[in-house]
Amino acid sequence: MTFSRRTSSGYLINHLARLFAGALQDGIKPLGLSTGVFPIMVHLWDQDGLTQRELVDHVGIEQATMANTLARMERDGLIKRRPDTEDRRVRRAWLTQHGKALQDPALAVAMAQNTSVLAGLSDQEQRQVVQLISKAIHSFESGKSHNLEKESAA
Amino acid sequence: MTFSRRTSSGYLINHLARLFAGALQDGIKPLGLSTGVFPIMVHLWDQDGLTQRELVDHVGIEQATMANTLARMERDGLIKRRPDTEDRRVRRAWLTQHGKALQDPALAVAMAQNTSVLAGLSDQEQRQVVQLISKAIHSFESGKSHNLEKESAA
DNA sequence: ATTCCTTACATAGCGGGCTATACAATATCT
DNA sequence: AGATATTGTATAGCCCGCTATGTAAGGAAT
Repeated sequence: MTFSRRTSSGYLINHLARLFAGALQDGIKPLGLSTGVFPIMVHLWDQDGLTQRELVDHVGIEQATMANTLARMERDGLIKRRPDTEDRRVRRAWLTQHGKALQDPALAVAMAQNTSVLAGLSDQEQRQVVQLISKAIHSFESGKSHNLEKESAA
Repeated sequence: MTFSRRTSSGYLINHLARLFAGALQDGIKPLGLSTGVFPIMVHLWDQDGLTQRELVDHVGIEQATMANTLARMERDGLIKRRPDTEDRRVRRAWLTQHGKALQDPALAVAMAQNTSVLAGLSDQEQRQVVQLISKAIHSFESGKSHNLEKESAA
């Protein structure tokens, strides 16, 4: 049983993910955006004024990572955080005018870079790989959530 | 033109890569290994005493990343670096006894974790997704290498 | 032999992911 | 009301990727 980077699914996925990240970074860096920031912007463009908790739930990174990334985003003038009027623990993230203005160019370049990475695949192959990856993600994550029978025993 | 994390190939690849990394980390952390170290160990198990340059070429990360990772590996007792006898710039990386002993358990657990992430896919689907990802990587990287016509103009 | 280029490695500094932990505000329970 | 649990956010510290830059050794050219 040989373990080769050519056949290891983990190796390959990781490699391709780095290619995607690099391409996205190349595309959006001129706009002052980065790969960690981008998915958060996507959600704020869709709905402004979200809480950190809501962003964590949607984007799927850990809360600590989100806190750091939001701090950089505020430092860089993409968002402004203001406390919630009802719950003083909550700081909602609001896009600045500059942040809003990036939506169209950023989405355009991101989609272009996305397609460029998969350009070597036919349309059908692209649909296939996206579908297979989605399936893998969903089945793995739903399988993991079944293993939460630890807190009942205590 | 909607940009959704559900249909963005970059989003999905990145997500799946993080699932793989998390699973691998869970599996090999008890052995004292980590995701950055693992591919280097794989190559040293195959051929001991490689130079940093050789490892960089094989593993596909940047030289600076390799230098840092090798330093951690030496700190943690996985490898010992000794200068090359002929070229005093070169420091070859040699596995310690402990590093060698990890080969079998580490490879076993890594393969198990790898398959667990894709367990929701049929055997045929798994072969498909691996093949499609390989194709995407190779076509993208060969396409990029054509764009090196900048240094001739200077 | 000196100069210059290239190669091998290290370091600095940052982004972005993680876990673990702290802390304040809110909610809940008695 | 007071004690306790939960929730929202922040911080510390680490791994691991990157670019840019420094440095020492080797090789080439004159």
